[in-house]
Amino acid sequence: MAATTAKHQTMRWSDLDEDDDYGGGGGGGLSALQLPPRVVIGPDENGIKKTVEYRLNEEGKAVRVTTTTRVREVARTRVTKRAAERRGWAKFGDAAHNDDAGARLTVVSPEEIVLERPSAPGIAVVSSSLVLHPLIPALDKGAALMVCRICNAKGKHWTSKCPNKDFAPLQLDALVDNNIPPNSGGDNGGGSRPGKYVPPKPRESEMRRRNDENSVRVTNLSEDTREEDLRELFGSFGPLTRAYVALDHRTGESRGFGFLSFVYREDAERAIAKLNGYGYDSLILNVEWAAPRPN
DNA sequence: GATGAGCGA
Repeated sequence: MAATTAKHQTMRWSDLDEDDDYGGGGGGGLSALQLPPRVVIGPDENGIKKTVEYRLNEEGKAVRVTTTTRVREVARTRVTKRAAERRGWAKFGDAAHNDDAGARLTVVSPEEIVLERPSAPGIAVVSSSLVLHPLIPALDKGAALMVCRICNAKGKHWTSKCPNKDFAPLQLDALVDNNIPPNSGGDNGGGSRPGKYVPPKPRESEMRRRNDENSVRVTNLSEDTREEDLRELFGSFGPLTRAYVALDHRTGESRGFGFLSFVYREDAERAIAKLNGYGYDSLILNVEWAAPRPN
């Protein structure tokens, strides 16, 4: 706690900084301007700071007010007990090797965050999803209601018909890194114009988007095989956009089969070749190309 | 033995 003594006059903390309001409009003969200025001494090596100032009391008389404050004490009591406790811990990581770093270990994040202003014209927004999609031409009025939630194309197609729907965000990044073009066939007219709104990263629901082209069906799964298990098993062949185990709606139990969608068809082929007939959980897996789901 | 769920007109 700050050790503060104020002589001649009781005062509040808030008074300390109000050096321009002496007298408070009281009707004395003296004015604040005639009072000696406030003098601050210290803080010294012990953190003691003295302030000497002159004020007018209620009767308009000048009084000297001396305030003594232990500055360090104040700073120390600003932290909680637990925080103070943590200061006693042994340093680790970078802080253990660099005394100086201990005080400021905050680092700049390498993550690139694009802030876009939708209304600003001509702003080139660079993001992984945008790079993959060519710009779309100006669109017809009235078509704007149809907005693809994957590539943000307006008036082109619905999300379910998006030519890029099979590329989950993680795979998108992989494609950028590997310089592999996206679904190159046909109408891939999705995309966004620079300066337009760029949708946020797709969520979990979009991560699981199915991809009939590269999907395999796996049957003869044991009851307790979960999607994570399939991911682990099939993921070794290449990136997946979806792992799904069919569940009974009523019991929630596995129906013994599931589906996996690969980013690359070749990976799906290899998975079929390797895992069809593969013993898993004491059962023999059956892995084939999945038929497109009927409407 | 067996072919999936879900965000909009």
